[in-house]
Amino acid sequence: MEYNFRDIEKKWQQRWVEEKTYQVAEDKSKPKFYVLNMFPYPSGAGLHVGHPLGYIASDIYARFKRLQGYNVLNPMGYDAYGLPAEQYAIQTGQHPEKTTFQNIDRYREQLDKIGFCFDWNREVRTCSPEYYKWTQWAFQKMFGSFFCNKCQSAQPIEKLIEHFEEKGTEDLDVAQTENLTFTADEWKSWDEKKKSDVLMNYRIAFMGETMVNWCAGLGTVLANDEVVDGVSVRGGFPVEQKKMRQWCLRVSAYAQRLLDGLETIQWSESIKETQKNWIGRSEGAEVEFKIADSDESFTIFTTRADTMFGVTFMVLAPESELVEKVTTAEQKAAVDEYIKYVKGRTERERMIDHKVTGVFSGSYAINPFTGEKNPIWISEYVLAGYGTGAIMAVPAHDSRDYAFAKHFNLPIIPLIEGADVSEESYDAKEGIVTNSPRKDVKPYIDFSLNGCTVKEAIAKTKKYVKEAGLGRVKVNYRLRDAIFSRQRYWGEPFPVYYKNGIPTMIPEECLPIELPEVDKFLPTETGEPPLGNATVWAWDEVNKKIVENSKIDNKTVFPIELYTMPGFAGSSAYYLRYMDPHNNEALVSKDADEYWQNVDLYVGGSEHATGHLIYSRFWNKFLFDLGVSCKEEPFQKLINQGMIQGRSNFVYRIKDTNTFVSFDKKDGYDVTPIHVDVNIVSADVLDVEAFKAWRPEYNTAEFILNDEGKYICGWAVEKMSKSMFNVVNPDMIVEKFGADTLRLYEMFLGPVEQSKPWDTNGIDGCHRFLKKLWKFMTAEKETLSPTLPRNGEGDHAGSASLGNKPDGLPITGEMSEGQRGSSPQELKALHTLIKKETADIEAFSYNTTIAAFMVCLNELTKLKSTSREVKETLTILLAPFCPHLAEELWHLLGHTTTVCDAPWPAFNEDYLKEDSVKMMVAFNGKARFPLEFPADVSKEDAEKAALANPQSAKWMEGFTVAKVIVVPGKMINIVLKK
RNA sequence: GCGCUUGUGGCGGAAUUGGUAGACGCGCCAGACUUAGGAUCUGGUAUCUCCGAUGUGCAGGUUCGAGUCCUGUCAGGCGCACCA
Repeated sequence: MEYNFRDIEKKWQQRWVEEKTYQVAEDKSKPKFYVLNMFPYPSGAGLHVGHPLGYIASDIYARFKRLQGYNVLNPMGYDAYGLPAEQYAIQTGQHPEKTTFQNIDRYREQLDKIGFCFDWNREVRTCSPEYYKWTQWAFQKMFGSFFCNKCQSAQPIEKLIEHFEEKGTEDLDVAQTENLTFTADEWKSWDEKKKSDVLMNYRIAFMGETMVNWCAGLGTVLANDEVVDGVSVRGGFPVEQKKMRQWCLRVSAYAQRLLDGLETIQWSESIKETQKNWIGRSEGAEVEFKIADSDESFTIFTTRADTMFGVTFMVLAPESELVEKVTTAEQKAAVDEYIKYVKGRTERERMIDHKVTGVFSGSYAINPFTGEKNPIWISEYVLAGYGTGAIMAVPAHDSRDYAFAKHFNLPIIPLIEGADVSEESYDAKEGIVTNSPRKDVKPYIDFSLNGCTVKEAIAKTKKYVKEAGLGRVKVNYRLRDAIFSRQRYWGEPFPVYYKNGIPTMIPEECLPIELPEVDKFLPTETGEPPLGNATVWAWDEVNKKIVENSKIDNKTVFPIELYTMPGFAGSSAYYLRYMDPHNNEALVSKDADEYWQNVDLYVGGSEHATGHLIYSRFWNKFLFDLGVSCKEEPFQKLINQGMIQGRSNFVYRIKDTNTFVSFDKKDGYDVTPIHVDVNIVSADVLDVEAFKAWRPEYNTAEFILNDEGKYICGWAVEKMSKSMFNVVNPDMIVEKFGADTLRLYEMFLGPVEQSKPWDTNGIDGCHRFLKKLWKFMTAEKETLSPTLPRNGEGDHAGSASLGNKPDGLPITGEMSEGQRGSSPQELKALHTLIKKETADIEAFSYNTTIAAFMVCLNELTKLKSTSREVKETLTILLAPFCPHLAEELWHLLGHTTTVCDAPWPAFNEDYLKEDSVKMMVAFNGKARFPLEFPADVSKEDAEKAALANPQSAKWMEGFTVAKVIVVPGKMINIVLKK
């Protein structure tokens, strides 16, 4: 009987659907396990072999956990809102929903062929109103909240209003955009509009006038993580900084919790590090500097408080509001010219070349430690968005200040003993402080740092600054608030309308506000977002209701927010929705949330490190504060699957001809390498006829073949893309080898976390293995045909017995008479695999598991094993990797239930006991040789036996035994000394 | 510049707490069967001057023993980057 994977896979995929094998429900009698993949954006290109890598890895883990008796949630859905569908719509006029749904169908079809255990009953799509109702809802909750710094959590905004009414901003310690000061009386005197504006300073979702990344090419603003090297990630259009009114999320309020949370989750060190960098916590001090001959002062931020005595000038960011104040009449022209120059430079230019530029403002600041007047400069190397937008420059110990000082001939005062600053600055935070204060000048204040280490000096200065009222200790974060609105069509509409110019939330019971139909997807001519084109709005109905309820002129039409939400809105809490996807009353019910808790294993690419993985942690923390999510961190363990790169093939055309020369013959010709479709190349050998048929211009192509008469192609590793003809489609692999082979091979390729090029060349090995396995399992018909159940019990593998038998299959000594038991050798091979596979799957080391499986099968084939228990156990061990084949074998073994609910085999150490142990005798670190010993040998016996053996005794002559090391099951070491 | 990470045959990659480096697969070589095939099976395959010696990017160190631990160094990949 042949291994007919096509029939087997088709049959079982159907059965799984019919029998709802992968539908799960909360079951308090079983422990839960939540496995999740980052849901895909359904692009028009369909899946390539790289996509399923993570899905297969997590599918194996999910199946493994289910076999171990867990109630496993493994859902899938689509991140359906996004720019590509919209860009396509603009070009073709096709509604993005139409193309998105087509793409989703295609994805589903491709996914179904690979045999995943997803519970499709729980599918979510971010673009469906039932789903985005809760995205809108969460936004409203954020609007209605502020962040209390003291209790480090979100609180209802009403509490803040109470505070204002009682004491204004006194004793206020909350996350805010600007540091406002007002009294309770002032607050009470303000009208509704003013109050609304002030509250925006504190809301977690707020409307703010901020510098944004404006992308004219896409007609929208972008978040920081959507911009790389000054151009948009999507499309590569230039991005400029612009001040605009936008909705924002106060992600920065959660900076410390986002940082602390990293310690509690099992993510890779590199992703944690990336997030730490992105959050960018830096401890320092804010110090106030008075402007000479003025009542004004300003504050700078520094992490090097120890260098106060080395300040020789001050620098302001060109965008700083202080610039106007400090510019003197004589310098005005020069400053204006400089500001104009800076404004003319794009973000990209500023990033690429770090030119030393700047202008003197004409004013001086008084250094509170030395009393000296330090000139105030203006330069683009100081960023307006970080710290206070002003710095004290210490050229001796900061390379940027150093470059500036050298360029403009400003003094440099070294502060660390032995530091040579004649050529470059000494930036290291090490050494003994000197010149603080200098010995040649009269001390201005009674404070010295001389003789301290840098660390001590920083602490000492901070303490002094605080006590003397010169400033305060301050922690700064690089993390900025997320800009949450987009001027696009294909996204969630905001549940917001404008009442007399005041942004107002649409009542919760009216949610969701559905995305309206529009004729044109481009922004309107007036620059309004595409939603301005809407002719029929769900909003109209809602507006009517609001107007009726509020006793105002019922002809009033309030304008609705025309912006839409960004891509990360819908993907920030989808994992919660999977727990309870059909709930119309809540994002997730309390019961479901408490049962499933959070994601135990999250699998996805590392490219989301500073986007989705930050936003969803933020979002979840907010929902945690609200009491909606019972866990503070959404993803307990994260595995980043590597990228599958393409392996391109090349043919070599001899210049100005239509003749192609084989790779191994091409030296000596002047050739042009041309990408060739990898699908007409096999093991780097070109299918010449297929090549001729590939494109009309190659119809008449001629070939210079190698000595074996083959055309060998060259190859290179590149990104998998249509234009390089190196896209390998999983459907083709499934068609040729079967889903089980594809699954096995993708895992056998190497560690899941590692990026690697796709290379179809090795797939035969995996397919061969499955064929061998099939042959082995079906070799002796009588052992495979349905036999009497063992022990006279019913089908032992039924799910009912699962809870009662946590130890798994009864393996030995329970054979009914006439049936052959398993030999010790068979059991040893089997249990070696059980041990290895159980440990390896837990560690995501799938390639080694497969290797062990191959070894085990070889062993059992050699032993001509026909034991039923061997076959049953092997089938269960196969089930996570090759579910179709495992089901078929399980069925052939006479079971009527699915192999998914079989109990994972228990490992028994006894079968692995070695008869003997190898001994290494080492002396003087050089000579050694192996010698066999009984496994349970004692140290004394080992020594005796070594002396009894003529060969080892010879080695040991003239030496004394220093120590005997017994490594059970491994080796014995007798260390000799003279 | 800072941080993280990886360096092992012709190739992808194995190697528990330090314990016979190169599992497993691909490729290659030889053989068997053969309806002569890109099928199946068996054996071999790190390198060299093939007795024996050398081998995990390079140079040292600790140890009876190092791919593994320590120090330095080189190279690739990723992230952040005028963040004070």
